[in-house]
Amino acid sequence: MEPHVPRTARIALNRPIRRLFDYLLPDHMTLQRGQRVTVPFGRQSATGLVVETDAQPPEGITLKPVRSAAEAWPALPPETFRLLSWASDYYQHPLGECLFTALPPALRRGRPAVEKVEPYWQACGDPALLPGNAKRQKELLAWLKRQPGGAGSKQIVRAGFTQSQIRSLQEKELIRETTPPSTDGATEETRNRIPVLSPAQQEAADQLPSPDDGFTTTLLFGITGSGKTELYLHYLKTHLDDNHQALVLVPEINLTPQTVARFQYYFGSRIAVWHSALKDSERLSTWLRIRNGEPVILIGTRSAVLLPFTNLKTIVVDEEHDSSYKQGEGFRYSGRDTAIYRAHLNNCPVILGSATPSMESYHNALTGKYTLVRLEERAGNAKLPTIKLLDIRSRPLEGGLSRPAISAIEKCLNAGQQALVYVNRRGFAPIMMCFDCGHMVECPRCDTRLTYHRRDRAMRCHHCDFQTAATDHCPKCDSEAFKPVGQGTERSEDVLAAQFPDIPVVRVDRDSTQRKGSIQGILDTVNSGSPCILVGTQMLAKGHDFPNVTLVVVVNADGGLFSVDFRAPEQLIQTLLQVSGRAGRGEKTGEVLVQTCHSDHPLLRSLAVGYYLPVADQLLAERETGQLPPYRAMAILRAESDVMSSSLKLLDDMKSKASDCGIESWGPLPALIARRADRHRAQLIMVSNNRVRLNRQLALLCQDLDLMRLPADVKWAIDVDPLETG
DNA sequence: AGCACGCCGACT
DNA sequence: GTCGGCGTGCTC
Repeated sequence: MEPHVPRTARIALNRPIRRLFDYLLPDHMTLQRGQRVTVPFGRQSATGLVVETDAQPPEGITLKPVRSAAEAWPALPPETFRLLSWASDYYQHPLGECLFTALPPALRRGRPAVEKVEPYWQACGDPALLPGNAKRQKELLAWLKRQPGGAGSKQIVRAGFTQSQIRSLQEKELIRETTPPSTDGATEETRNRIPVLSPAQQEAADQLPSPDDGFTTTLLFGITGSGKTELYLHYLKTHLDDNHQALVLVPEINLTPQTVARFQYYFGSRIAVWHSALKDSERLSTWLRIRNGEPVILIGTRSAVLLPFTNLKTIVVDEEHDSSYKQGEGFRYSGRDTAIYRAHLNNCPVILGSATPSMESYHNALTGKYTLVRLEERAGNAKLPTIKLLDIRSRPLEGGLSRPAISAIEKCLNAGQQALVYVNRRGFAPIMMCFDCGHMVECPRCDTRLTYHRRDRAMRCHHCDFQTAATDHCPKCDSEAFKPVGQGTERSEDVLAAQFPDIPVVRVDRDSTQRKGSIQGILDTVNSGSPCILVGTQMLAKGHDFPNVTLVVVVNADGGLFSVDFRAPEQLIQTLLQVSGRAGRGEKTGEVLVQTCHSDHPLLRSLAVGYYLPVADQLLAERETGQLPPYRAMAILRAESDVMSSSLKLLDDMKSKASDCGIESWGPLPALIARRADRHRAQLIMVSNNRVRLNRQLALLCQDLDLMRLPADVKWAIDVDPLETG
């Protein structure tokens, strides 16, 4: 007799633990990888995902049985599962948490994988059958008869009827539940629509890969205003079959109703969206459409790359250089890089688009790993703006603006056009300083100064949630010579409003757009086309089309020139070019004025020529000299605790471990902002010219760290391919 | 992450 | 004498 071998399943749970748990399979239960199950865990019950079956369970542990399978099919299909396993390994994040980020919240919580469909009603009886006193029911029945194809419950309630009236009519069988009319009609209409390309766009389109070529990565370098979106649309129109799925990744800020409408114009109901503002029910519904293999073209932000596609044939990553593709905490994955790996798994093309490609992608294009396609002509008649450096050394400034800048704004407004003023800080002024005793107001919990917000007379920390009331006098010596120093959006807004009293000045930053829909109001003002001044931060630099903006003023470009972060110059140039790209998108040529104290800086000099790639070459050369990414792989081990010494101690220990394994490391050093919300932060930068070896050593490092008995207040995290090294 | 168990301070 | 503070340890 064969000894009876019990069947088991290895389960991942949504917990921050780098371990899996084995369970017995009850008789007749079969499970496959990716399936959702309910299991007992400690004295609670948890939702888990099957990782493998019949693995050798650890010895000396009595296994508990799986309670039930949530559904008979794997919530995570094989390719999605492989993608997440890869990401868990590559980014050194626990598999369970990685797998669960790919589930909508409802499924994470163990809810059934079915949509709550709203009942749809159709009239089917004679109102005369109702008793005379059932007046509202009669009215509802009559109303419903007038609705072609019936109406949904929500719609009925909105029309002024109640759920109980619906229920009564249903009991009397005067109305019956029906299926909502299908919306597929729109698809037919959109079938023959195809974007018309300019000759330059057509030339670029011809160089894009064919899906028949299998996995290829293409870097589409298209300058601002060259019409990359048209190209994506054209590509999808010409290369995607009716039954295929496609993914278009965009930064959060670019996912506007206008963008979606543009895609819908060409693809109708095939378009679905995925972003942070979706309700849980909408998430579940879209997730299910994708999981069911519907031929969806999904436009989404970072996490959309983890959706359970089963027939994915094309991936587009728009603005591939954008830092929002990298998750900054927890599961620190890059949406762009994960998209490339996914294309590899699917043997399908991926197109990375940008006017200012990342050094990583550009380097890959230069070495032939990616195909480089250039689109260096603006769509329509638009010309590239001219960029001028405006040296402001020893020039009087008003609200940060020099005389020539103000004159340029005046000239622009007088010509009936709009101006955009880019300030890289929100609030009124980044520092409040006493000119008698030199005191500056600092955050009590961070190593930073508080920013003065004049609108609500508050001093705020931009690194934690601390705020306090602003004072007129120095809080230390009570002097009245207590003044704001430096530039913020509020201050520029005030100065410009005083300077141009008859012109609307619109501020766009996190503070002014917090209210829902307020950004739409701002865009409406701008789109009206009449003269106005836009003042704002990063938010203005991305995505939006302002056809009547012909002048861009950059208040201060010097922040990124001398930063300790090796990516700062790249980010500065990208932001400057992106914000420059807002100028002159219509018929009129645009002008960009960059205020700086370093007009002879080589980086700014080459930027002023207006072409990105030569600057990128220059930046790449610096990266090569410093043996920095993309020439070497990088990961950061960060630690934080209640005292700096414990953070540094942990990293010191890890540094020697890393060096034993032949991994070079820099540091440990306190973080640029060493104390944040009363936590003392430090970091160890690890580099290697062998990505695979670095990955292997990181895995060992994590194992060690897991086994170490650390003081309770010490926390650590690994960031692979970090964007921020401050 | 949860949720237990555990060993020290202010209350009926 | 207990109720409860959150430190540390475990979950198949």
